[in-house]
Amino acid sequence: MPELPEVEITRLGIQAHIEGQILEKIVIRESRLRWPVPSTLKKLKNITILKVSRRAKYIFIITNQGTIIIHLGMSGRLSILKSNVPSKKHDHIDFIFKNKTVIRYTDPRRFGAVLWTTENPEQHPLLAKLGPEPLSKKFTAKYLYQKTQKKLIMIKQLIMNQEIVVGIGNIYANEALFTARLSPTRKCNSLTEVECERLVDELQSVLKKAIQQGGTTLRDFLTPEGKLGYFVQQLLVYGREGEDCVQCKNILISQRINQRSTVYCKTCQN
DNA sequence: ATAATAACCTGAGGGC
DNA sequence: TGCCCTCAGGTTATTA
Repeated sequence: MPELPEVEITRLGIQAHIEGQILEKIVIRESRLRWPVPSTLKKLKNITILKVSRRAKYIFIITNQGTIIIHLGMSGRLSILKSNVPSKKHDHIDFIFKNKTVIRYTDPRRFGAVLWTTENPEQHPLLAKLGPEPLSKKFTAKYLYQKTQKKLIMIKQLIMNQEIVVGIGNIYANEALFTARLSPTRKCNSLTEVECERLVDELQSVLKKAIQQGGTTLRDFLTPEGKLGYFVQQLLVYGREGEDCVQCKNILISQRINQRSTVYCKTCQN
């Protein structure tokens, strides 16, 4: 599961294969995802893919008849198959194209979603309240500072809140807080504008780097090409509990914040 | 309104 | 080998 970079990589990966192509049919083997997969999808035949875009961690497959909205949840993935590869466990949905390309949706935990709308997908109830894109010019230090001033929660929780800013999940929240030298436990309303600026800069930097490198890869992440995406992005804190801080060599500590494991350096992050 | 907790799922890994 | 526990990239629904 993907955080914003992995979703963006996925979007880019399928875009080249399906834009302008004709989607012959959709085969649904398991419709019990986060929400039931709409049965409308089964009735669609020979529709044209106009564009593949993204908002937050949602992928939009925009067609001439409406938009397919895909969220990968924690364990979802899309792969591109060139022919009729037999389906395995957890291969829930196949998007079958006239040119024999198949986009396959796989999701062991079924926290993901595949939806359909004929309206503007950004107006969909699930997406309507999303915050700004982190790499857009709307996400500024001033904006973040203004949001922090009203909140009593810890800063890590704030930046993972998709209504404040989208796309940041547990890995990149940990990483950006480290490089911004901010403790994840800091109360939002204690942050200065300068600190918010550091955080915005570091969030943008880590996301951009991850997109460039093809996304941080976890053990079950496949690229849309169907290949293992082993770009081992250098994670500085996430998953390094008990190891040495790369900066000061003290031991990185772990603490649960908002039910999510949080790793940081007590010396470098204040 | 805000914040903490539960819930939705499967699979992997560790301890016994 | 198996059972029980904890943990995993996310987000919504419920409770306080």
